[in-house]
Amino acid sequence: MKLSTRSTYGMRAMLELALAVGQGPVMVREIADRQHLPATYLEQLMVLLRKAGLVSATRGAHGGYALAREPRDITVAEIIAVLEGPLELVDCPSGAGCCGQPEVCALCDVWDDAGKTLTAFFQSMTLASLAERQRAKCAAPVLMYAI
Amino acid sequence: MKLSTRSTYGMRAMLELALAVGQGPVMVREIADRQHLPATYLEQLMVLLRKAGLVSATRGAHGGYALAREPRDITVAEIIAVLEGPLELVDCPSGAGCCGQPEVCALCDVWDDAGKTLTAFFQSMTLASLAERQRAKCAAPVLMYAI
DNA sequence: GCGAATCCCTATTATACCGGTCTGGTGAAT
DNA sequence: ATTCACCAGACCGGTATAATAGGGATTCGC
Repeated sequence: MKLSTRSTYGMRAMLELALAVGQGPVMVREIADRQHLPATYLEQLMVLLRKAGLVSATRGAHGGYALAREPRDITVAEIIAVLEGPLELVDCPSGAGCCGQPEVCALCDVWDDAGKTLTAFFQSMTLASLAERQRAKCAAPVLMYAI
Repeated sequence: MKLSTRSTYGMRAMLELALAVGQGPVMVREIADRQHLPATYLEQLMVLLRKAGLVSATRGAHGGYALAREPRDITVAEIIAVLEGPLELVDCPSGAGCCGQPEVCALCDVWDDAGKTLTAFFQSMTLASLAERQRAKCAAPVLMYAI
Protein backbone atom coordinates (compact mmCIF):
# COMPACT_ATOMS: atom_id res chain seq x y z
CA MET A 1 0.00 0.00 0.00
CA LYS A 2 2.64 2.47 -0.99
CA LEU A 3 2.44 5.19 -3.54
CA SER A 4 4.86 4.57 -6.38
CA THR A 5 7.83 6.85 -6.69
CA ARG A 6 6.22 8.28 -9.80
CA SER A 7 3.72 10.16 -7.68
CA THR A 8 6.19 11.29 -5.09
CA TYR A 9 8.82 12.31 -7.63
CA GLY A 10 6.16 14.06 -9.65
CA MET A 11 4.81 15.89 -6.65
CA ARG A 12 8.27 17.06 -5.69
CA ALA A 13 8.80 18.35 -9.19
CA MET A 14 5.45 20.10 -9.25
CA LEU A 15 6.17 21.70 -5.92
CA GLU A 16 9.46 22.99 -7.30
CA LEU A 17 7.56 24.52 -10.21
CA ALA A 18 5.03 26.03 -7.88
CA LEU A 19 7.79 27.67 -5.88
CA ALA A 20 9.38 29.00 -9.06
CA VAL A 21 6.18 30.36 -10.58
CA GLY A 22 6.71 33.62 -12.48
CA GLN A 23 10.40 32.99 -12.95
CA GLY A 24 10.26 31.48 -16.42
CA PRO A 25 10.63 27.84 -17.33
CA VAL A 26 12.69 25.49 -15.17
CA MET A 27 14.87 22.79 -16.70
CA VAL A 28 14.31 19.17 -15.85
CA ARG A 29 17.96 18.96 -14.99
CA GLU A 30 17.59 21.73 -12.46
CA ILE A 31 14.64 20.10 -10.75
CA ALA A 32 16.36 16.75 -10.69
CA ASP A 33 19.48 18.23 -9.13
CA ARG A 34 17.62 20.13 -6.45
CA GLN A 35 15.45 17.16 -5.52
CA HIS A 36 18.09 14.49 -6.06
CA LEU A 37 16.04 12.60 -8.61
CA PRO A 38 17.25 10.66 -11.65
CA ALA A 39 16.97 13.25 -14.41
CA THR A 40 16.09 10.98 -17.31
CA TYR A 41 13.44 9.26 -15.28
CA LEU A 42 11.91 12.53 -14.22
CA GLU A 43 11.83 13.54 -17.85
CA GLN A 44 9.35 10.78 -18.58
CA LEU A 45 7.12 11.91 -15.77
CA MET A 46 7.18 15.51 -16.95
CA VAL A 47 6.03 14.42 -20.38
CA LEU A 48 3.04 12.71 -18.80
CA LEU A 49 2.23 15.80 -16.79
CA ARG A 50 2.43 17.91 -19.93
CA LYS A 51 0.15 15.60 -21.87
CA ALA A 52 -2.31 15.83 -19.01
CA GLY A 53 -2.23 19.60 -19.31
CA LEU A 54 -0.75 20.28 -15.89
CA VAL A 55 2.51 21.79 -17.09
CA SER A 56 3.64 23.51 -20.25
CA ALA A 57 6.99 22.94 -21.88
CA THR A 58 9.13 25.32 -23.87
CA ARG A 59 11.65 23.54 -26.01
CA GLY A 60 15.04 24.58 -27.16
CA ALA A 61 17.81 26.37 -25.37
CA HIS A 62 16.74 28.05 -22.13
CA GLY A 63 13.61 25.97 -22.25
CA GLY A 64 12.04 24.03 -19.44
CA TYR A 65 8.78 23.45 -17.70
CA ALA A 66 6.30 25.69 -15.98
CA LEU A 67 2.89 25.18 -14.45
CA ALA A 68 0.14 25.39 -17.04
CA ARG A 69 -2.35 26.82 -14.55
CA GLU A 70 -2.46 28.78 -11.36
CA PRO A 71 -1.05 26.81 -8.42
CA ARG A 72 -4.34 27.21 -6.62
CA ASP A 73 -6.10 25.48 -9.51
CA ILE A 74 -3.98 22.35 -9.44
CA THR A 75 -4.81 19.77 -6.82
CA VAL A 76 -2.61 17.00 -5.53
CA ALA A 77 -5.33 14.58 -6.56
CA GLU A 78 -4.93 15.53 -10.21
CA ILE A 79 -1.21 15.02 -10.18
CA ILE A 80 -1.49 11.64 -8.53
CA ALA A 81 -4.24 10.60 -10.91
CA VAL A 82 -1.95 11.30 -13.85
CA LEU A 83 1.09 9.48 -12.51
CA GLU A 84 -0.53 6.74 -10.49
CA GLY A 85 -3.93 6.14 -12.00
CA PRO A 86 -7.19 6.42 -10.12
CA LEU A 87 -7.05 5.97 -6.37
CA GLU A 88 -8.88 2.68 -6.18
CA LEU A 89 -7.66 0.37 -3.47
CA VAL A 90 -8.70 -2.80 -5.26
CA ASP A 91 -9.02 -3.82 -8.87
CA CYS A 92 -12.75 -4.20 -9.15
CA PRO A 93 -13.41 -3.28 -12.77
CA SER A 94 -16.97 -2.09 -12.33
CA GLY A 95 -18.30 -5.27 -10.84
CA ALA A 96 -16.41 -8.04 -12.55
CA GLY A 97 -13.28 -8.86 -10.57
CA CYS A 98 -13.18 -8.34 -6.85
CA CYS A 99 -15.20 -10.98 -5.11
CA GLY A 100 -17.27 -12.27 -8.00
CA GLN A 101 -20.57 -10.93 -6.76
CA PRO A 102 -20.03 -7.27 -5.96
CA GLU A 103 -23.74 -6.58 -5.66
CA VAL A 104 -23.89 -8.43 -2.38
CA CYS A 105 -20.39 -7.75 -1.13
CA ALA A 106 -20.10 -5.41 1.81
CA LEU A 107 -16.35 -5.23 1.36
CA CYS A 108 -16.59 -3.70 -2.10
CA ASP A 109 -18.34 -0.74 -0.51
CA VAL A 110 -15.61 -0.40 2.06
CA TRP A 111 -12.79 -0.36 -0.47
CA ASP A 112 -14.72 2.04 -2.59
CA ASP A 113 -15.42 4.42 0.28
CA ALA A 114 -11.81 4.28 1.38
CA GLY A 115 -10.67 5.28 -2.09
CA LYS A 116 -13.13 8.14 -2.11
CA THR A 117 -11.92 9.29 1.27
CA LEU A 118 -8.37 9.40 0.05
CA THR A 119 -9.34 11.18 -3.14
CA ALA A 120 -11.26 13.80 -1.19
CA PHE A 121 -8.26 14.36 1.01
CA PHE A 122 -5.97 14.96 -1.93
CA GLN A 123 -8.52 17.06 -3.75
CA SER A 124 -8.68 19.48 -0.86
CA MET A 125 -5.00 20.18 -1.26
CA THR A 126 -3.68 22.51 -3.94
CA LEU A 127 -0.20 23.34 -5.09
CA ALA A 128 -0.72 26.83 -3.75
CA SER A 129 -1.41 25.67 -0.21
CA LEU A 130 1.47 23.25 -0.44
CA ALA A 131 3.87 25.90 -1.64
CA GLU A 132 2.81 28.14 1.20
CA ARG A 133 3.43 25.43 3.76
CA GLN A 134 6.78 24.77 2.21
CA ARG A 135 7.77 28.40 2.35
CA ALA A 136 6.68 28.63 5.95
CA LYS A 137 8.78 25.62 6.85
CA CYS A 138 11.85 27.00 5.16
CA ALA A 139 11.41 30.46 6.64
CA ALA A 140 11.24 29.08 10.17
CA PRO A 141 13.47 26.02 10.06
CA VAL A 142 13.57 23.67 12.96
CA LEU A 143 16.30 24.62 15.37
CA MET A 144 15.68 21.90 17.90
CA TYR A 145 17.77 18.84 17.43
CA ALA A 146 17.34 15.54 19.18
CA ILE A 147 20.10 15.09 21.71
CA MET B 1 -1.74 2.33 -5.01
CA LYS B 2 -3.61 -0.91 -4.64
CA LEU B 3 -4.06 -2.98 -1.56
CA SER B 4 -2.40 -6.35 -1.98
CA THR B 5 -4.63 -9.37 -2.25
CA ARG B 6 -3.38 -10.38 1.18
CA SER B 7 -5.52 -7.71 2.80
CA THR B 8 -8.56 -8.34 0.65
CA TYR B 9 -8.34 -12.10 0.95
CA GLY B 10 -7.79 -11.78 4.66
CA MET B 11 -10.72 -9.44 5.06
CA ARG B 12 -12.99 -11.78 3.18
CA ALA B 13 -11.91 -14.63 5.41
CA MET B 14 -12.41 -12.59 8.55
CA LEU B 15 -15.85 -11.55 7.40
CA GLU B 16 -16.70 -15.21 6.88
CA LEU B 17 -15.61 -15.92 10.43
CA ALA B 18 -17.64 -13.01 11.72
CA LEU B 19 -20.73 -14.35 10.01
CA ALA B 20 -20.11 -17.80 11.46
CA VAL B 21 -19.47 -16.63 15.00
CA GLY B 22 -20.80 -19.02 17.62
CA GLN B 23 -20.87 -21.95 15.27
CA GLY B 24 -17.55 -23.48 16.17
CA PRO B 25 -14.34 -23.34 14.19
CA VAL B 26 -14.39 -23.00 10.42
CA MET B 27 -11.93 -24.87 8.23
CA VAL B 28 -9.59 -22.97 5.94
CA ARG B 29 -10.81 -25.17 3.15
CA GLU B 30 -14.37 -24.14 3.77
CA ILE B 31 -13.56 -20.43 3.71
CA ALA B 32 -11.47 -20.82 0.59
CA ASP B 33 -14.26 -22.64 -1.21
CA ARG B 34 -16.93 -20.15 -0.29
CA GLN B 35 -14.79 -17.17 -1.22
CA HIS B 36 -13.06 -18.77 -4.18
CA LEU B 37 -9.60 -18.24 -2.77
CA PRO B 38 -6.52 -20.45 -3.16
CA ALA B 39 -6.64 -22.55 -0.02
CA THR B 40 -2.95 -23.02 0.59
CA TYR B 41 -2.32 -19.34 0.13
CA LEU B 42 -5.09 -18.41 2.52
CA GLU B 43 -3.58 -20.77 5.03
CA GLN B 44 -0.49 -18.59 5.24
CA LEU B 45 -2.58 -15.54 5.89
CA MET B 46 -4.56 -17.24 8.62
CA VAL B 47 -1.34 -18.13 10.41
CA LEU B 48 -0.37 -14.47 10.40
CA LEU B 49 -3.75 -13.49 11.76
CA ARG B 50 -3.42 -16.07 14.49
CA LYS B 51 0.03 -14.88 15.48
CA ALA B 52 -1.38 -11.38 15.68
CA GLY B 53 -4.05 -12.61 18.07
CA LEU B 54 -7.01 -11.88 15.85
CA VAL B 55 -8.12 -15.46 15.38
CA SER B 56 -7.71 -18.66 17.35
CA ALA B 57 -7.01 -22.02 15.77
CA THR B 58 -8.04 -25.45 16.94
CA ARG B 59 -5.95 -28.17 15.42
CA GLY B 60 -6.79 -31.71 14.54
CA ALA B 61 -9.92 -33.21 13.13
CA HIS B 62 -12.92 -30.90 13.12
CA GLY B 63 -10.56 -28.04 13.76
CA GLY B 64 -10.50 -24.68 12.11
CA TYR B 65 -10.40 -21.01 12.86
CA ALA B 66 -12.62 -18.70 14.84
CA LEU B 67 -12.43 -15.07 15.85
CA ALA B 68 -10.36 -14.59 18.97
CA ARG B 69 -12.39 -11.60 20.09
CA GLU B 70 -15.82 -10.12 19.72
CA PRO B 71 -16.48 -8.92 16.17
CA ARG B 72 -17.15 -5.45 17.50
CA ASP B 73 -13.66 -5.37 19.00
CA ILE B 74 -11.84 -6.13 15.77
CA THR B 75 -11.33 -3.26 13.38
CA VAL B 76 -10.56 -3.45 9.70
CA ALA B 77 -7.49 -1.35 10.42
CA GLU B 78 -6.03 -4.08 12.61
CA ILE B 79 -6.51 -6.76 10.01
CA ILE B 80 -4.93 -4.68 7.30
CA ALA B 81 -2.06 -3.74 9.56
CA VAL B 82 -1.25 -7.41 10.08
CA LEU B 83 -1.43 -8.44 6.44
CA GLU B 84 -0.25 -5.30 4.74
CA GLY B 85 1.93 -3.49 7.20
CA PRO B 86 1.29 0.01 8.45
CA LEU B 87 -0.72 2.27 6.19
CA GLU B 88 2.07 4.60 5.20
CA LEU B 89 1.89 5.90 1.68
CA VAL B 90 5.62 6.43 1.32
CA ASP B 91 8.67 4.77 2.77
CA CYS B 92 9.98 7.52 4.97
CA PRO B 93 11.65 5.61 7.80
CA SER B 94 11.20 8.21 10.50
CA GLY B 95 12.97 10.99 8.72
CA ALA B 96 15.75 9.36 6.76
CA GLY B 97 14.54 8.36 3.33
CA CYS B 98 11.81 10.29 1.59
CA CYS B 99 13.18 13.56 0.36
CA GLY B 100 16.41 13.69 2.33
CA GLN B 101 15.40 16.60 4.52
CA PRO B 102 12.05 15.71 6.02
CA GLU B 103 12.20 18.50 8.57
CA VAL B 104 11.62 21.07 5.88
CA CYS B 105 9.55 19.01 3.48
CA ALA B 106 5.91 19.93 3.21
CA LEU B 107 5.18 16.79 1.25
CA CYS B 108 6.19 14.49 4.07
CA ASP B 109 3.38 16.00 6.11
CA VAL B 110 0.93 15.42 3.31
CA TRP B 111 1.78 11.75 2.89
CA ASP B 112 1.71 11.31 6.61
CA ASP B 113 -1.69 12.96 6.99
CA ALA B 114 -3.09 10.94 4.13
CA GLY B 115 -1.99 7.73 5.80
CA LYS B 116 -3.57 8.85 9.05
CA THR B 117 -6.80 9.68 7.27
CA LEU B 118 -6.96 6.21 5.79
CA THR B 119 -6.12 4.59 9.09
CA ALA B 120 -8.85 6.53 10.83
CA PHE B 121 -11.32 5.43 8.21
CA PHE B 122 -10.49 1.79 8.68
CA GLN B 123 -10.38 2.08 12.44
CA SER B 124 -13.94 3.30 12.52
CA MET B 125 -15.04 0.09 10.92
CA THR B 126 -15.42 -3.11 12.88
CA LEU B 127 -16.14 -6.67 11.85
CA ALA B 128 -19.49 -6.38 13.59
CA SER B 129 -20.63 -3.45 11.50
CA LEU B 130 -19.32 -5.13 8.39
CA ALA B 131 -21.15 -8.36 9.14
CA GLU B 132 -24.33 -6.43 9.69
CA ARG B 133 -24.01 -4.67 6.37
CA GLN B 134 -23.32 -7.96 4.71
CA ARG B 135 -26.36 -9.58 6.23
CA ALA B 136 -28.54 -6.67 5.19
CA LYS B 137 -27.29 -6.93 1.63
CA CYS B 138 -27.97 -10.61 1.41
CA ALA B 139 -31.40 -10.30 3.00
CA ALA B 140 -32.46 -7.71 0.45
CA PRO B 141 -30.55 -8.60 -2.68
CA VAL B 142 -30.54 -6.25 -5.60
CA LEU B 143 -33.35 -7.05 -7.94
CA MET B 144 -32.75 -4.29 -10.41
CA TYR B 145 -30.62 -5.21 -13.35
CA ALA B 146 -29.15 -2.87 -15.91
CA ILE B 147 -31.01 -3.19 -19.19
C1' DG C 1 22.90 29.13 -40.94
C1' DC C 2 25.35 26.60 -37.25
C1' DG C 3 25.73 24.64 -33.05
C1' DA C 4 24.50 24.15 -28.49
C1' DA C 5 20.91 23.44 -25.36
C1' DT C 6 16.73 21.34 -24.12
C1' DC C 7 12.67 18.84 -24.52
C1' DC C 8 10.71 14.45 -26.77
C1' DC C 9 10.12 9.54 -27.56
C1' DT C 10 11.03 4.61 -27.68
C1' DA C 11 13.31 0.50 -26.42
C1' DT C 12 15.68 -2.16 -23.09
C1' DT C 13 17.15 -3.84 -18.66
C1' DA C 14 17.24 -5.15 -13.87
C1' DT C 15 15.38 -5.81 -9.58
C1' DA C 16 11.95 -6.64 -6.20
C1' DC C 17 7.68 -8.06 -4.77
C1' DC C 18 3.54 -10.48 -5.05
C1' DG C 19 0.75 -14.36 -5.66
C1' DG C 20 0.94 -18.97 -5.52
C1' DT C 21 2.56 -24.03 -5.12
C1' DC C 22 4.79 -27.85 -2.87
C1' DT C 23 6.61 -30.71 0.77
C1' DG C 24 6.82 -32.18 5.04
C1' DG C 25 5.86 -31.67 10.08
C1' DT C 26 2.86 -31.30 14.48
C1' DG C 27 -1.06 -31.83 17.34
C1' DA C 28 -5.88 -33.36 18.32
C1' DA C 29 -9.97 -36.39 17.74
C1' DT C 30 -12.06 -40.88 16.93
C1' DA D 1 -3.28 -45.85 14.91
C1' DT D 2 -5.14 -43.32 11.61
C1' DT D 3 -7.01 -39.42 9.86
C1' DC D 4 -7.83 -34.71 9.76
C1' DA D 5 -6.45 -30.14 9.88
C1' DC D 6 -3.35 -26.60 11.14
C1' DC D 7 1.91 -25.28 10.95
C1' DA D 8 6.21 -24.00 8.75
C1' DG D 9 9.24 -23.10 5.40
C1' DA D 10 11.49 -23.32 0.91
C1' DC D 11 10.74 -22.35 -3.66
C1' DC D 12 9.30 -20.26 -8.12
C1' DG D 13 7.45 -17.64 -11.95
C1' DG D 14 5.28 -13.49 -13.65
C1' DT D 15 4.76 -8.74 -13.66
C1' DA D 16 5.34 -3.93 -12.70
C1' DT D 17 8.31 -0.54 -11.20
C1' DA D 18 12.47 2.09 -11.47
C1' DA D 19 15.95 3.28 -14.14
C1' DT D 20 19.18 3.69 -18.26
C1' DA D 21 20.39 4.49 -23.08
C1' DG D 22 20.25 6.70 -27.31
C1' DG D 23 18.63 8.99 -30.95
C1' DG D 24 15.36 12.63 -32.67
C1' DA D 25 12.97 17.40 -32.86
C1' DT D 26 12.86 22.27 -31.75
C1' DT D 27 14.47 26.72 -30.29
C1' DC D 28 17.96 30.23 -28.98
C1' DG D 29 22.32 32.82 -29.47
C1' DC D 30 25.81 33.98 -32.40
